[in-house]
Amino acid sequence: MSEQLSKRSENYSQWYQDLVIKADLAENSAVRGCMVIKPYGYAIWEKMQQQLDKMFKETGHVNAYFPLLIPKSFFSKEASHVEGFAKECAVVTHYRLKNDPNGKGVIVDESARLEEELIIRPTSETIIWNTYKGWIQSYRDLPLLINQWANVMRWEMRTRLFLRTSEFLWQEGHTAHATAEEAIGETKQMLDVYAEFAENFMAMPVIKGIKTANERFAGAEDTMCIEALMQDGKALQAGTSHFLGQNFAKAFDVKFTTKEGKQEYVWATSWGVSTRLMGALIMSHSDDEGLVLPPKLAPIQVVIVPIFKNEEQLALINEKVFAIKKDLEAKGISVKYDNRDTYKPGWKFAEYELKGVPVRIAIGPRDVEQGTVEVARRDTKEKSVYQLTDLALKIENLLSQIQDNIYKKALDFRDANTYSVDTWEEFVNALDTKGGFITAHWDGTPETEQKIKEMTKATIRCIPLNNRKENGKCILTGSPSEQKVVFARAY
RNA sequence: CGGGGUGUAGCGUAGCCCGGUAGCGCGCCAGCAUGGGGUGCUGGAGGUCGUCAGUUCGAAUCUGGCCACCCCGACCA
Repeated sequence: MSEQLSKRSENYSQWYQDLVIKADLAENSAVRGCMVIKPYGYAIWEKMQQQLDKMFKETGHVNAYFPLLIPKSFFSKEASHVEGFAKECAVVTHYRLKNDPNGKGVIVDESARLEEELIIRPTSETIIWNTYKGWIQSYRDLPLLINQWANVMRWEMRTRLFLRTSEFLWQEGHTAHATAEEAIGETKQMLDVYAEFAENFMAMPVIKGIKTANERFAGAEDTMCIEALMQDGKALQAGTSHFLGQNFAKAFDVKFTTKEGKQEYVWATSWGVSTRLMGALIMSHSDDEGLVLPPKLAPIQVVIVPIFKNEEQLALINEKVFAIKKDLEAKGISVKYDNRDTYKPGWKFAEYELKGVPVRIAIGPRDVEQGTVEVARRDTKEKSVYQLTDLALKIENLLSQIQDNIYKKALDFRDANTYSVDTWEEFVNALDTKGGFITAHWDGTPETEQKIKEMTKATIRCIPLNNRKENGKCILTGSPSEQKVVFARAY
């Protein structure tokens, strides 16, 4: 194999980068920290988008779009929000360029300085709440359940394709409710939507939980999250759902009249997932041969590769394949027939493995004669010979088996890399030798969490929602604790 | 923003210490053979060596500035 991936064991970061680039998903752009999402990568994102959008609509949400640029003053209205994002904002200061009088291309026209600077959105709470103010007067206007598909920009110091880029694509839901209970219900509902998407579509098991104060979203009362475990033992926050309380309503003065005629601030939520999910998908399932895509998100679910020596053979094979393709497509399976004669079969096999296509069908003269095809699955790399009878049905079942198997594999991996510890020694030992999720008692204070982070680089990923209460002692301070929380080193 | 590293053809790199006509692999183009796991052989095209300056008869190579990217940290979805 000429373009082998660097092995995962050597440097996971490098392996991941190679995989993203070689599988033709994305590349670095000329703009610092930004990425070019290439057609194949974007096709996967589109599959994710479609499914998420469907789930949002099923839960009563609608889409809208708000501006990219946010007046600076909007930002200062919610104190903790501005503090959380101030350090990573791109700022627009001018609105015009001019030719350099010295003939060196174009320069910024200093006379075109904006009176108030504009911030390229790092997230849209402020501009959306400024807008909602005009939309909400009465309890009859509530709830307001809106989602936006957009790009945002955060001037990150260090970037990594898909996992953390300066500009990224995401969806951000922003809802307004009459009561705290309803808003909290929404926060939980959307977390469930994310978890269902991660597990059923991405085949990636996640832990649903609540963030500690240290890890909470800037401006939120509570942040709920789904946390996934990557193959190198590091955790990845895959999605968040925030209960914002009345913080933004108060900051932007969004009040409504209740049935009883009283004026009250509305209750808010926001929730989002991003192209980071692509990173999660890649790092959850891929191997040294390349990407492994779950069938439900694979842009190409089945690739058919003909094996032929001459035009006559190809013509015969074409005829067979067109029928097979039609049957598969009738079942809603996306099929690519790659009958290019400019690449060899072996080359194609390797190429589609790199791209993570779940099922490959190879068909040659021998198969035509015998009424068979060779079917290879990406997840296990098993090859078997199938009779043509009911082929589409068999492939449909196989795809669903692959989906399940990929999930099970990831779940087994997570289970095998989740440790419960009771002492500091065990904790440090587990972190250094094994990685993974580590559950341990914690005294509940931000100071202890911070100290653990400084000492070990491990953070509390979340307090699981389904946690069972058990009394114990904090691994660091020995103070009493009523439950274990999930620690890990994270991306 | 701190520490380290790297910039040579589309990609990956050798050459740099010790200055003297820029090399290799992949990819690309052409031809022939091949075709059930990244084919083989033959021929060919493609480079102001990141950039600016300095030293020198002569700089990819030595010196200095600048720029970009990568890795490790801090920060973060």
